[in-house]
Formats: sequence, C-alpha cells, structure tokens
Amino acid sequence: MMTFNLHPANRAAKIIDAPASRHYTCLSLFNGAPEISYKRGELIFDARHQGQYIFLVTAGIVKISSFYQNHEMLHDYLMPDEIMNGEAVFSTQSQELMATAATNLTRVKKIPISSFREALEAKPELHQEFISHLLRSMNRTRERLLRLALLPAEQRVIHFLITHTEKAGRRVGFEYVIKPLPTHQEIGYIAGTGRQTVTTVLNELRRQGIVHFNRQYLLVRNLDALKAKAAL
DNA sequence: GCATTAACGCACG
DNA sequence: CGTGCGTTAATGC
Repeated sequence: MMTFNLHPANRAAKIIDAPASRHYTCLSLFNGAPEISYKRGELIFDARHQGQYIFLVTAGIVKISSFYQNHEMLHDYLMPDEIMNGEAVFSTQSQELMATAATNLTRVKKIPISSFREALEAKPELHQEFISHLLRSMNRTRERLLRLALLPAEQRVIHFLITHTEKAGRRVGFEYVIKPLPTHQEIGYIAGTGRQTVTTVLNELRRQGIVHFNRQYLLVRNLDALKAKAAL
C-alpha cells in the first residue's frame, strides 16, 4: 500500500524549488530542505518512524541495520552525497530496517517520498540517475560482503579507510582529513571486526607514518601507501 | 598464525 | 566521572 499523505509538520518540506539551471539532479531535489543534525547512536528512522521520507546524507556516516534474533546486523552504511531509504520509492515495506548515526555531527536532509515520486514522474530523466544511485548502493553492499568473505580483518579496516577517505576526506595538501571520525567501535562494526583489532591496525598504520589520528579526527598522510597495502 | 573476547588501566572531554 | 582507547592474556580455529 502506498501512502501519499503529507505530514503536517513538514508541509514546509514541499520542496522541489526549481534550481537556477534547467538541469535537475536527484541531489538537487534536496536543495530547499534544512539539514538535520544527529549525534552518534541517535535514530534517524525505522519502520514506524520517519519511514515515509527519503534522505540525503550531507555529513558523517549513517548505518542501516536490522535486528535478527536480537543481533544487530549491518546492511549498509552511507556517506555524504548518498541517498538513503531510496527503495521506499517503490515499496513502503522497509522490512524493519533502521538508520542510526554512526558519528557525531552526522547531518541529513529529508523530503517526503510522495514529493520525490512526483519529481521523478515530472522529470523522467531523473529516473536513470536515481537508478544509478540505487545500483551503487547495491554494489557497495555486494563488495562489502565479498570482502567480508575473502579478506582478513586488517584488510577490511584498510578498505574502510580508503573508501571513506575518497568519499568524505577533506583534502589538505597531499593529505586528507577525516572528520567526523567514527569510534573504533563503529569502524569495527562496519568492517566486521572488533574494536581491539581496529585499534591495533590503526596504531600500526600510525607507526608506519601512513596515518595520524586522535579522538577528533584522522589524517591520511599517504593515501597511495594505504592503497598499496590493500589486497583488492 | 589469525582473530576474537575479557579485562584492566588510563586519559580525555 | 563516564566513555573510548591501548594493551595484554586467554582461548579457539
């Protein structure tokens, strides 16, 4: 069943303001929406709360997970410029998925799914771009599962670092700043390992001069060296 | 070996 | 003073 009702509190989110140029993109649909900030661990949506929205991540990291026999299971994690809850455009069944902030200073924008659908119907050229967003999300999950099956824990941590640096690292000279930084606990959760392993791997990379970090941020000093250590 | 868990001390915010 | 980090020891595959 599809629901198109607009939430009264979010009538202001009747967004879809025409961009200056004639060129629409899926991301530009979020232009008029305010940013909402979350602290680590805070719930962004679940099946019964806020599920009627589609989100754009603008800062930090969001993890999509569900509970299976009281075990929290990671489905996907999202970084800036990625669309969240996109599947809900086609089905209202979000099958008990929930989204929580994995870092402090995580920020998202949201628009009602009904508005997003209307925009897709009004501008068919958006379809292709939207589908490519969904496919990228699928590929991320597929590759993460592949690494989980094939690579040792240290490699998975390194892969997380590379992916996150390229997606959300702020370039400073030849180095990259990652901020906000997930806790070792969260990195372990994403990479499928324990926090002690993450700590050990990061300290070893620091000893080699490839990264530098404290509790606020992480600096990738030598991305090429980091990539050279990655097996896949 | 490789990795996970428990446990404890420590240090930031 | 709680939460997260660094380390080590014990255990399993």
